Amino acid sequence: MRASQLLLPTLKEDPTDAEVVSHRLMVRAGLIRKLAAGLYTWLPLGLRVLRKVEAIVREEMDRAGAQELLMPVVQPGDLWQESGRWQQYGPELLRFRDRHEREFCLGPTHEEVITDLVRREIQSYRELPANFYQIQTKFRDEVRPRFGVMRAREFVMKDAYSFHLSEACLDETYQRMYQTYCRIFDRLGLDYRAVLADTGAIGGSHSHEFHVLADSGEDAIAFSTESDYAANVELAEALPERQSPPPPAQPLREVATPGARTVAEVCAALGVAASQVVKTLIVRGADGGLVALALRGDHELNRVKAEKLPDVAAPLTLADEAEVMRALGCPPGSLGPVGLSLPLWVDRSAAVLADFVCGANREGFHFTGANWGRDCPAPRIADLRNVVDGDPSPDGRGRLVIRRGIEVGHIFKLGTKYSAAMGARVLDEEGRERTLIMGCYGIGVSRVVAAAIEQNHDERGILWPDPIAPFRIALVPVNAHKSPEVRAQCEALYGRLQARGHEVLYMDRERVRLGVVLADVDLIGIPHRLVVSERGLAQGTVEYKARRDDTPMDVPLAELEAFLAARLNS
RNA sequence: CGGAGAAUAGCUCAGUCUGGUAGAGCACUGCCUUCGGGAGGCAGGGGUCGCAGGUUCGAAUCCUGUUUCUCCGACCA
Repeated sequence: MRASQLLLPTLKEDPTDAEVVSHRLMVRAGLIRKLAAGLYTWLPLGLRVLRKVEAIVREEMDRAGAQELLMPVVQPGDLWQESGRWQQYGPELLRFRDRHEREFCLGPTHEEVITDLVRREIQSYRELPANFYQIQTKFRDEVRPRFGVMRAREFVMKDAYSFHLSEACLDETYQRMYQTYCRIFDRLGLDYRAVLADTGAIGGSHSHEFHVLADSGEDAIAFSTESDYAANVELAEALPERQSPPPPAQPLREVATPGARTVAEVCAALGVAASQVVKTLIVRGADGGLVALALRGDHELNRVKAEKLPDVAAPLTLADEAEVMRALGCPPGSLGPVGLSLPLWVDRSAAVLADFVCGANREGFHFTGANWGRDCPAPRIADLRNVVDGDPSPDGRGRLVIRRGIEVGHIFKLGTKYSAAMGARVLDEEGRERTLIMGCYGIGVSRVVAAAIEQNHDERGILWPDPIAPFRIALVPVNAHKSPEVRAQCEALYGRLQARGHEVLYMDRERVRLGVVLADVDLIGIPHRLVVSERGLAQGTVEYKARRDDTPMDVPLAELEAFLAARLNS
């Protein structure tokens, strides 16, 4: 491609509305432009990257035996009524009516449509298992789209749905998809982790998320230093440092802590570490009353875990100050387990503390030297908190490291949620009607592009992994307008490289200064760069530099093609 | 959904407090000089100051409404 024929509107300055690196660089490098909140146009250069990601995903899905099809973006409301999601799905589902006043929505996902197709077209177990996928535009009317295409309303997704007669068969496909996803993210050249995930409202036994590791990621994932254990922080089991508390060594003492409400303030007032404090949170109970949850002062409550407790109301709701005052006669900030008149759950790590600090259930007072069993009843223990860096790994091997990740893939077993609701059945070998068992597998294709940049950039711009770079080679002439020889050599080289199948971006724009060209090449992140100058040609060389290299090297023109072949295949 | 902020040229912004008829840098067009890391000069083109209403002799500026965009929060005892 000749740069003179490419729309490549690079920007010197960061756009004001872009916060994260990938968003800034995608706009600056001329990959995308915003049309409205969460809606983006992919410019030619960006589209090339998107298509490369798609191609890799498509190849690996095909290799895994999945069949590609393409479903409509606009879906009839009737189908969603059938599955029950017309009611369940909130305002994220964009709904509208056609000219006949029939209800439709823009597809945020395609379980209904694929299930409808399969129930019509597949009647026999002989056609199973089947795995269908598409690479297509999805629309979710996010409350707060942000970070460019990372969290857009309209985005490109690869979604696949598999159909089975037995759980064992689903397991097999699930495993194959797991392997396929690993191959895909390996080929994309990304540093990622597959982590155990919460199945959430969708249910099912098994779920894995694939995360690209990046500090700017929205999700926290935990993995072991010693084993292959990896899980979403929300799901990872938090283990205590010891099995039981040491024996009490201090007497219970009530101390005045005027004005100290937060853990930090109490610690400052009493000169203790947050890990020696027990904080008490009050949440709504399942029976309409209140329930107390006690955690170590330096730990965070895990919403998902708390909601699973039988007497806690879901969704988890913290009691407001007025409710706490009414029930306990004491405001939040001075609460504690000693003499507490509410049902209490204690986190495992808080339950193994001795001589701890806690609120005295009297405004402005705390206890020191509190001990379970002696000063308050022996605790009802539960896993209530998020894991933190350095926690023991739940599988008993190593310790947990917490890293940020960007969720780019998710596979899970759906079971019969949609097939049962929508009557997707086939006849088995004995001629009995059986409800299909489903799995589903997604990859956020457009998000992969942003995630790749989050993980691969420097102060000058993008550092594309070779497999998804919009072009592999940038060909840069120096002063072509003054040097017929430079121009002629570049034209010839461009032709030869193209003929060999290299994807070359030939920076042939007239009257653009070298500094500007090189800055653009760095910004858009082309992995390999060739600079052709009169000076080099006089010695019969061309300058080569990889985007990640610090210094260029001179390569004899005669050896250039062999050099590139070796370089690009490594 | 709650809170905060912003909207002026293609981009980044100044001008708004204190009302007087619109600016800079970059980008763009032409010419000249320069030419291996975002050059310089001269001359240009480009904005109903988000939209609607109000106050005023006069509104980018003051008031009201509205739309759009952005950020923060929804883990606090």
